[in-house]
Amino acid sequence: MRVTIADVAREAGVSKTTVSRVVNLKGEVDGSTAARVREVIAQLGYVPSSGAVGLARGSSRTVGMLVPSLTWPWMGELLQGVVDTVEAADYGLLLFTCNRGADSVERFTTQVSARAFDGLVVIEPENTLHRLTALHRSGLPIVLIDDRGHHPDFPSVVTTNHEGGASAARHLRAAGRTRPLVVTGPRHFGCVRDRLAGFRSVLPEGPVVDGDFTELGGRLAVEGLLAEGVEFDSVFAHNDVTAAGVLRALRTAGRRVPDDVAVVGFDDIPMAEHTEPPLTTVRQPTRQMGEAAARLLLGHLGGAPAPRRPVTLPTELVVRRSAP
Amino acid sequence: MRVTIADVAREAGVSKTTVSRVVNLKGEVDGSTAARVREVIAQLGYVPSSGAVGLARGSSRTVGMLVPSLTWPWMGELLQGVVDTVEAADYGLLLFTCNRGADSVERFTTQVSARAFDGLVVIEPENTLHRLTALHRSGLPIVLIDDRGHHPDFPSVVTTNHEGGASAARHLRAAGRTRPLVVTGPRHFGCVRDRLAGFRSVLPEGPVVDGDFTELGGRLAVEGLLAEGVEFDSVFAHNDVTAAGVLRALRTAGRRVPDDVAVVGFDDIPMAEHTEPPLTTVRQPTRQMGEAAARLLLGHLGGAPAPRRPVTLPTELVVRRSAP
DNA sequence: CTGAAAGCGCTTACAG
DNA sequence: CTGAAAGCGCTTACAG
Repeated sequence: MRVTIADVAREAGVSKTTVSRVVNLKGEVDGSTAARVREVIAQLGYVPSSGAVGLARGSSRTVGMLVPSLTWPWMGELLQGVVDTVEAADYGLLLFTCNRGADSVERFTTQVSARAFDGLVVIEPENTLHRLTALHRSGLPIVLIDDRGHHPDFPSVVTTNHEGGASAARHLRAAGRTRPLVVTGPRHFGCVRDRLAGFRSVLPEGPVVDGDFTELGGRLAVEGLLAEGVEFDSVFAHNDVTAAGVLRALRTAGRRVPDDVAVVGFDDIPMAEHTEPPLTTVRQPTRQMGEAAARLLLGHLGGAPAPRRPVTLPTELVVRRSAP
Repeated sequence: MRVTIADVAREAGVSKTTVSRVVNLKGEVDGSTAARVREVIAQLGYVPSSGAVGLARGSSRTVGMLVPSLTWPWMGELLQGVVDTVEAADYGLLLFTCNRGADSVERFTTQVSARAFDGLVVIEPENTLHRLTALHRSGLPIVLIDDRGHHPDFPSVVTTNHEGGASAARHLRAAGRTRPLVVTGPRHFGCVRDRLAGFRSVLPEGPVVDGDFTELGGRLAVEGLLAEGVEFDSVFAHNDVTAAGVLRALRTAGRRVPDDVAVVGFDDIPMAEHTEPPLTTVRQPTRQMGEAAARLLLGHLGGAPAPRRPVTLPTELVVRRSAP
């Protein structure tokens, strides 16, 4: 049978109130009384029921995390950052995904109303910002990890997409490249517009092809341009997966990397080290973004005021052989 | 303010008992009464507090998941399998990691005693089997996803490591390779011993080098053997990350893959498609293993008897260019 | 078919 | 310094 606070109280010859005070270090308790209670607690192996504590206190000491997918290449690092921070603060982490669209968001909203968690870290699933805003207005603390370049009403963590694009361009320009091809991600993502604008601010010339963040997209972009006879001496792909497709298409076409064409990606996912040649890329501080988001949320739950501007973490150019 | 069952009862002019019956579809309730209650529920937006329900019922409708790390390459797929299954059953998923050793396991054990979840899916962190066994004995339903070849007292999900190794060997033999190099993982993992034994049952000859599941390990193994002048016409690496190191070392040494040396990995992580050449590998059904583990646990929570033998999901050889 | 009451395991004014 | 009692929001015998 489960050991309850009543068992401890009886065994120690005190009231439940006193046991509670000892457990929570709240209020004055006589030294010897406290010692006796602690002894009984250890002896019985008493651990307060999180459910009962939550009900009595009106909070669950748990934060929720909502992600569109767990299989995206940078998700593991991000999640690890969140989990580490949350666990260090003795909170639990309730994980939700919404890869089945409206249905799962519905289900999720129910969990919110059920008060299953005190606050939420979210990577925005497409077209959910208005729902999240509604939840936030109704009192749920939310922090957004923004990979799309949105600017919601609630706190968010972003990276320097514009500067990241610019740094890629500066690196290519310094290497003497003048005719870059840009393979973008979906244009309706704010981050894509920022990366492109940053790149263009340094290297305004050269073709642009719309990609879709997939390997195939990168491959088709390069194949198409080569077929048309369009020349370029470098490629800036808006994510690493696309860059992998670019590398493959170039190899198939007999173009040497980096001699004929230098290639730069974005993200620095684990794969980037293992392409041939290894990929020069703009690193997103994914893990740190997760940590920052969790810290922001925990701080807010602890009463700290929410920052009015997005928390911005810098990208970093990682130079490997595809663009030395 | 939060809407409670009392609010609904008052508004509908019935008792809390009746509201509870309507919500949980339990016991007889007059049709028109039920309809009225449902109307009020919808109108007030009532959602039962998960904490209170859990306390009253003695269960949390939440399962825990304990993983050693979230950044391992196949963890995303596995987690997605677990989450999808758990969410579909209307359970919550509480995520724990234990990358800080004993401390985090301690913290985790506390959560168990706090009854924060009803059952546990676990990927075994090193040296924790005895603790898990103790938790299981004390009444916590546990399902192990076993990547190590253990055989615990509680239900587990495994893949066919022996047959996977054998299939790699058959594939190489059919391609006329006779002098394979095997680069293993850590020898104390049961899965490593199984993969090796399976491979050896088909191709008993050739050198074996101990690896450690890292890229560097694979690279060093090949470099060492080439330096010693040991000849081999193929490599079976015990995971894909090691195989990536093998490919790199071979390329550096000027050996062509697959012409001079064919390479087969294990796992089929996302990277395997993107190495040069793309990697032939023994696919672990990671996502399905997650799904199976979650189903097993949910079934057990629902009263189904636990299977006495590990649930075994088959590996599958995925042929790409590194070993056609 | 329906409800009053006890109970789940805690916390927290309030009173002493 | 300590405790009795109410309350958190539910569920579930039990009685009618």
